[in-house]
Amino acid sequence: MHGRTNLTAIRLMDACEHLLCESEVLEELTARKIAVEAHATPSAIVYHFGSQEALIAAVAERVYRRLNAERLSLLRKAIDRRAPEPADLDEVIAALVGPSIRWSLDPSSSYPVLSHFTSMAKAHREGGPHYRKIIDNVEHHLAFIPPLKRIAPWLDEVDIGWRLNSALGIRSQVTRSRSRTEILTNHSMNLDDPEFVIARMIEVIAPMFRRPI
Amino acid sequence: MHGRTNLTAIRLMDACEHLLCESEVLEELTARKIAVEAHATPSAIVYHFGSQEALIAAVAERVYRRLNAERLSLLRKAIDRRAPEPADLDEVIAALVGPSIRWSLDPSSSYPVLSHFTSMAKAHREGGPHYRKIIDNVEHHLAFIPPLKRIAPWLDEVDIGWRLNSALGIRSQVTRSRSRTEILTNHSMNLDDPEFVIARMIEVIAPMFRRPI
DNA sequence: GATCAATTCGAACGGCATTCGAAATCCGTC
DNA sequence: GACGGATTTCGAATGCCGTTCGAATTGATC
Repeated sequence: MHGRTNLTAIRLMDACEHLLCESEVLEELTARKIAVEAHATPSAIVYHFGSQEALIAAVAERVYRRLNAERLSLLRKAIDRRAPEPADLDEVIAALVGPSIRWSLDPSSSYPVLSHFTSMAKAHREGGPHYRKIIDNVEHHLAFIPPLKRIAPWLDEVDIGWRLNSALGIRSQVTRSRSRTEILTNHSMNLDDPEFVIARMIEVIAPMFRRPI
Repeated sequence: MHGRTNLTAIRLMDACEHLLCESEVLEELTARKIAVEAHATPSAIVYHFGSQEALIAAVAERVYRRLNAERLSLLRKAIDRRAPEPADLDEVIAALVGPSIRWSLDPSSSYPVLSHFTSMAKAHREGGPHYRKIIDNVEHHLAFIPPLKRIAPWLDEVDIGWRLNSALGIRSQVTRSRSRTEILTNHSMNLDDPEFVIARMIEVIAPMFRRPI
């Protein structure tokens, strides 16, 4: 009953993820197209998920989990490499922003799902628990606070969180407002090279965590 | 003929701006509601603007102009106050991010228009010149580059633009992802006080422009 | 093979932005 | 003051959307 493990439900999620990646614009995605690609009917969407919106949220959550796992894996590596010393700041920042940057530049990734989802969350019913639950899922971000506190012990946890939040803002700007970034940097940066972009982001984020003079 | 100076066109824009501010969620805004509030019909929208989304774009552009004027006015003040010496870095940053922060926290402002518009631009036809033209309108941002270059002459213009872009990302994060910001800062920051928030933003943005050691 | 729940389907339904041809209004000219 | 062409308004379609709902189908259990 209303299962998410049903074969049809999985086919619907796969079709939705695929179409979400293909479609440049969110309004191209319709329940009927999803149904066709999944060899089902629009009714199946509402039967298995409750609404089209909820289906998209479920797909976004699935993709989100993959991204977060990659982030946390990199964070763990950064910590272990230097343990018991504090981790390297640059490496921690790369773990935080790297996966998003790489995904957003990899055409074969499912990054568009997240991109579309975040913009959708602002346009649709805010009360729905679908959105806030996923968007505000910051547990994986909170995991970055203790290692950063070890690196910059003169900052309290609120300061760390504030800087973490700022770093995420910079990342969003680069992934979401690419054309604006291009113009401001006079088209002189190769924004297609993820490692270069990550290095440039570290260049602006790391100073936030340095000891004030 | 399709005039934007027509009385009905102005009433439509005013109604649209008002409804855009009132409505929590973008999908609450319908052409029929706009028409009723403007004492017109939905057809009037397409007659005067071409489409509902073009109307919203026109409204957003109008609001955007007001915000940009405020930004540039503050920048001018910051420059004049120290001329012929370079402007104060903190003051320039406050000119860049201050107006957005104050507007976003002022319930009587039209900030929701911009908030809704930016999320709408991602969901609708990307080819339409409406959106990119407004979103990528960075002329007012480019005006910040020369003064910042005087403050940090060891950075080239691309570096300045990159940091400018990063600062804008931080600002967007604070204005758009408030709940996430709250969680990461452990609910210990008074995010309702614009001057406090601006000071905190300067705290993380200014170090980007400091001379590396 | 019967029973009952779980699932699928297809035909509605209401709402949406938009189209379009016909009215109505405006306005310079006679 | 009346005319006539352009401008503006209107209201009834049109087509698409997500969703609803009852009936048909399927599948497991006895």
